[in-house]
Amino acid sequence: MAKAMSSEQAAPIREEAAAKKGARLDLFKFVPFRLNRLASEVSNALAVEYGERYGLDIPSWRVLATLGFRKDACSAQYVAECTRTHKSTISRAVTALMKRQFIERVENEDDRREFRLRLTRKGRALYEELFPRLLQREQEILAGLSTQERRDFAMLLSKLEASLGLLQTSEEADAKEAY
Amino acid sequence: MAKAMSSEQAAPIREEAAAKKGARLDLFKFVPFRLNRLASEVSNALAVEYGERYGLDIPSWRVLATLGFRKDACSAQYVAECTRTHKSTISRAVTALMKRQFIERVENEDDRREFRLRLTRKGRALYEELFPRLLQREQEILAGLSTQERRDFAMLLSKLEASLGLLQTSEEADAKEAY
DNA sequence: GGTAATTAGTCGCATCTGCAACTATCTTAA
DNA sequence: TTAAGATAGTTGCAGATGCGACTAATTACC
Repeated sequence: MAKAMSSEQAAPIREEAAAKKGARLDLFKFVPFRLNRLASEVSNALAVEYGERYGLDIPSWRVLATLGFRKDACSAQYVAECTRTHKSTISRAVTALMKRQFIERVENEDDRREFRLRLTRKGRALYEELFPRLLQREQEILAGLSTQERRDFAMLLSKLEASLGLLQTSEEADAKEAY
Repeated sequence: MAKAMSSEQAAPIREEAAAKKGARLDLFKFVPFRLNRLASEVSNALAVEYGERYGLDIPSWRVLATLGFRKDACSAQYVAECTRTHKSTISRAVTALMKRQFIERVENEDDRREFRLRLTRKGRALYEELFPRLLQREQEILAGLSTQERRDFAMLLSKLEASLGLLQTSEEADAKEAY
């Protein structure tokens, strides 16, 4: 916890003022780096489930998760916004999932540019089989935190998401879709 | 905060037990997804600094940050372990940074397989110019959190890192390098 | 002392993904 | 009605990155 302090860091008025002559940046304490590393490690841990077991990549899993969570069909555009994934990436994932018959799509009669996506019976079965495993992995990853700490962590993530404009809850998304 | 509950989730004994028949997984509450999204958003915010301004990518910045933080030269292998980046990625970043004369390398006489990397004068200047900007960006990203919340967040990250075996502090790394 | 196993670093290959251009469709407004 | 602009989705392209094979050098072990 305590770190060997350089004289510049010994008595900073505020963290922000610590960037003095000769100061440095410790990657291990740099939040962006830590987030990146943590996210990629967590992704790798999960990829064992959906990747090795079921041959899915992250974009495919995101499509699956979005369709599995929602009751009604939705557009690829919606999935893209929702998961903050580029529409071309979603497009390719949709193509792959259709090829494997996990999802199907029907033309929207009201707007023939877009398609309504939904899980097939096979896709629903995959989702039902997959998501409990992933929730369990999530629990394993969070195993080092107490119940209260998990709540705190979720709350802090929410705050960061909010200040980065990432806060789109499933309800907001629903509202947007339903208009 | 409150979510439209399906009957299955109305009275779960514990979170872990919530994966019942008909239960679902809300991506927006799924920590791995949130971490991924947050990390990529934060990366994009930082890339404005080192990317657009200085033409660096993440691996290059990691090499720069590692060499800038340490007093003495170190090997590419060390940088790779330290930053948890694949050695081929580091190798390419090193090549690029050498081409632009931000770093230099000398053969290690004791082990002629490896090179000791260090910043050139020009590289040091870049580092000195860059890292305060990045620390400031970090502060902007954390602006939504109070001082106490930032401490809590850092602590929670540490715990997660520890339980994922990511906990390699700069001190440990030093010790390993120095042997 | 010599052979096998290990390690640092490089590179080709395959994959992934963001960007931007493109088609088709819809909307707006003159 | 028609033309201009916006939007859904697809695709070619290029850059980034992980993997694994490879070289060269070192260490371990018999």
